[in-house]
Amino acid sequence: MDNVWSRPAKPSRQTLTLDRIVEEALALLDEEGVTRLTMRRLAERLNTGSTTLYWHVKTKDDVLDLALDAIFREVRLPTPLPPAAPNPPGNRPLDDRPREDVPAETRPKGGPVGSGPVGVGPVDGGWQAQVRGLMRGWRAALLRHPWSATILDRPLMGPNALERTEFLYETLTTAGFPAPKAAAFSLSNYVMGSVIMQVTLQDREEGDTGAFLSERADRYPALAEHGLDHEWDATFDEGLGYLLAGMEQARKK
Amino acid sequence: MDNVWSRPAKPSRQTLTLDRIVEEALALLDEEGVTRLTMRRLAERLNTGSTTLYWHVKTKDDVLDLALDAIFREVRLPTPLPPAAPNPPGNRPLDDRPREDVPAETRPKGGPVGSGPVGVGPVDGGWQAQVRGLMRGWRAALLRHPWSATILDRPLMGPNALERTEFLYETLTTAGFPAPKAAAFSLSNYVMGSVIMQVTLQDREEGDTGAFLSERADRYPALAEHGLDHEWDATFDEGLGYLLAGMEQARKK
DNA sequence: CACCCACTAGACCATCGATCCGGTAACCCG
DNA sequence: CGGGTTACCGGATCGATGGTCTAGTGGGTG
Repeated sequence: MDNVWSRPAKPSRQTLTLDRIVEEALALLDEEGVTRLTMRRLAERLNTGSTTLYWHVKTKDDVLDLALDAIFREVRLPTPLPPAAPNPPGNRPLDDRPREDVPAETRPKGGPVGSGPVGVGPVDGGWQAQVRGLMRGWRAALLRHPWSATILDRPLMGPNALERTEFLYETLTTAGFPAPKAAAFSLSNYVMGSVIMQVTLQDREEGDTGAFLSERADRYPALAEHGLDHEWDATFDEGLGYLLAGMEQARKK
Repeated sequence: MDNVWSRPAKPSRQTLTLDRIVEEALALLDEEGVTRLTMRRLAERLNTGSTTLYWHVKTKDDVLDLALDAIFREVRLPTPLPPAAPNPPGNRPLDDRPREDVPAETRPKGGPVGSGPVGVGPVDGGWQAQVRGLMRGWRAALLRHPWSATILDRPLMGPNALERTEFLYETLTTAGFPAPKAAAFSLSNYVMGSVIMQVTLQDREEGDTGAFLSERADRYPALAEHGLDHEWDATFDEGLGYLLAGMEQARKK
């Protein structure tokens, strides 16, 4: 494996840092989307040449990996893990202060997204509530940066993502799952899939897919009847409920 | 919305057809992966110029959309729907003869993939078995073409994909779900997410991510202990079981 | 004061998706 | 039968991209 996380970070002396690059990449992605992120444009925003970026970063994919992991920093853990060894630059794991100042709505273009349950704070009341809180926050963070959906096909091996996955494993183990692998896997799959599907479907103009399906109502009657314009938040919660209920059932045995 | 499916198909007179383009694109993707699919290379394999392709297709994304939908043709429906109106060229919905001749293992590079439950034939025994069969076949088809994982962030609006989604809706409705939207949504999410995650994680060399996590066992003890090298098929089935159990529980009420 | 190393950047390369523009062969209509 | 329209093909080319080569520059250290 060869990615940003496994390579040792080169020390920086000042001026342009990895942190600034990632920060600006995030801004660029949020404002213009993933297709408009080019090394030249990113360099321009940083008042430097594109070549310079390659001193701090090996490939463009590194930038994307770093930006993607930075998203996970916004996901607050119900009960934070004790901090451990220092981290590579540009990816300190979870700010000291809660990121409550991050606006819940930073969607550049389309309609409201993730307008419902945003990453919640500490939660008590059983493992289901904890997991639900984490998954909601996870989803909300990704939806706040819709470009992430295009990028979720790469390994989530950054410190921030790993820390949250670790927390998920711990929670499930504590809850009594002897082998939490399948459970954690299912939950991650569900969140990723739902984000991708939602972004995909609502990125086109509203009602467009509806019209598309209505024209083909003869061939796809059930689809045309129910439509694809979900109430996203409620639907997500409902499906998550199915998953959690099934897990609880298996846990009791 | 502007994609291949909504534009009227131009009639072809012979020689190079959309079907041949899609067929060759599929072969190219299977052999060399998504990054090596370029219009020039595709044209070369078809003994033509890259420009010619643009007469049959508007953009490269069209080729990808068509190829992705072609995958779904391999997913056999437990009980086929009655055929309806004619379809746009290059995407006849489901061959007449079952595609049993498609090799279950067409993986170009890495280790075995989707080696377990392949798309099964007709299934009786309740809605759960039907849905499970459909989802297994869905997953197996995508895993047979790992490049699809990179592309799943685009709308699945092709006739083959729609037909299968329609079938899912019908099955759920028949099973007694008054509003099958959330259920169908959850199932699709789960399959897509699991495919993406599996392809992502096993595309790197085996054990590599394991070593990566082992080195950081102090910070991520639970992750390092359970590892990420899943027994993919079993894990998928287990998670699917959770989902189905939760859905059944909600259905009974 | 000399040197070195972190850091910057202009020019450049191969390649890509897509288009311009000039063809050619089959078919339709008078 | 013959002129023209339509369906189709492709070489050359455009603008943009990711990434490298090479030549610097400036501050800190010995």
